[in-house]
Order: sequence, then structure tokens, then C-alpha cells
Amino acid sequence: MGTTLREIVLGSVWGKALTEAELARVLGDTRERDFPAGGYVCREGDAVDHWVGVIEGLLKLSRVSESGKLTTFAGVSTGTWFSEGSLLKTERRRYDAIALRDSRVALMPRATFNWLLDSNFAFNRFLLQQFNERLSYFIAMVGHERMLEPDARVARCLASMYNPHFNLATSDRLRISQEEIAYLSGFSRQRVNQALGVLESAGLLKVDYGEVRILDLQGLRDFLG
DNA sequence: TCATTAAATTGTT
DNA sequence: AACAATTTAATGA
Repeated sequence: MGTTLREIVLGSVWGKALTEAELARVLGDTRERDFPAGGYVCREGDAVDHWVGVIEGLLKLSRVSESGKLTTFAGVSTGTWFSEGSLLKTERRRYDAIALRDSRVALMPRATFNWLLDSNFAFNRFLLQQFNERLSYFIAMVGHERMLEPDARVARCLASMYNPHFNLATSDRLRISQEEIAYLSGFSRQRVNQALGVLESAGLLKVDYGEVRILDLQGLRDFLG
């Protein structure tokens, strides 16, 4: 609790590379907004005019298909930015971003984003790396598409919370409730609870109150049931 | 520091 | 979806 926009920016590789003046402009241009648990941070179809960063909390990026099927693309948390794809293409938003718990987000205007893009080398490299991470993530997702076994999907859902580029989990203690894991993975809380039991028996993690302790990250990634 | 209470989370049906 | 049990956090003596 108590994370600030300044800390988020200075904690990122591109933010560290900013001059005082550049940092001042970024912090001055970017506004903050709070969202309650369950609130829509943005909706599919909206015009995209901000780069969105999570200052505090947990969001899920998901989409409901025309046939009504819910697909969750990713969970994003403190320090993660998203929306750059649609900003660059000037297209409408392609997914919803929903707060899973009370959250605070940063909204960087398009003009500021474009200015960084035009002037800052570290920012460009960061974006390039981010696109690369996303590409790897979706390639892996396609590869596992047929893997419908809930235990394995919950395992991968948890493992996906560990990616240094997105500043997600830094310790082996993942502070996330089983209900939130359920929203992220698309299963019922009961099924998640059952899956966690299986993964705990396999020695991959330890279930605690309000958190999951990751004991074997690679084991979670490789888990097939 | 301890006891009490409310809220959140979990385990189970 | 509902319920009881457990854990945490907040409060005040």
C-alpha cells in the first residue's frame, strides 16, 4: 500500500533514464484515478487515448466474445503498463480492463506517450522489449490452447504473474486471494481451491491465508497434471 | 499487551 | 450459491 506514481516511474527502466525535466513532465501530464473492485478501468470499443499503468491493485485484461465466451488475456499489477499497442495503431480498445480489487491506475496522455517515443531511447527499448514479452506470452498461450486441464491452467496462471519485465511479483509470496485467481483463470473459486490443493501436494507451492507461496516456479510452468 | 469485534478469506457442501 | 470455520486487522481497555 501507498505506492506512488513517482515510485512506479522511477522503478521502471525507462523512468530511471529520464532527466529531471522529463520526469517532471511525465509526472505532471499523467493523472491518477482510483477504481473500486469490480470497476471497469476501460472497456472494449473505447477510444484509446492514454497509456495505462497500474500504481496499485490488480486488474484483469479480458474480452467477452460474441458467443459470450470469456477470455482473460492477462492479469496486470503494480508497475505494469498496457495499451501501447492500440495507442500506436490508433485503434479502439480490444479488451476490457477490470479491477479485481480496489486499484489506482495512472493515465498517461497520448501526447506524452508520443513525445517519449520520439525523444527517449530507453523508452523505445522498453516498448520493444514489452512487445517481445507479449509475443512470447501469446505464442505460449496458443501452444497450450488444447491444455484444458484446470489444475495446469491454474498453475500457468500463477506462473504468468512472474515476469520481471512487467514488474509483477518480486518475492515468492504472491499476495492474491483464491477468488482473484478464480477471476483471472476463469474457473470457480471452488475449482481453484481444488487445483491449489493439487499443486500444493505436488510441492510446487504453499497455500496461505490471502497469499500463495511459490516454491517451484519452473515446476508450475511445466505442470501438465 | 490483550480481548473483542468486524471484515475478509477459506474450506466444504 | 450458500454456509461455517478460520485468519486478519482494527479498536479500545
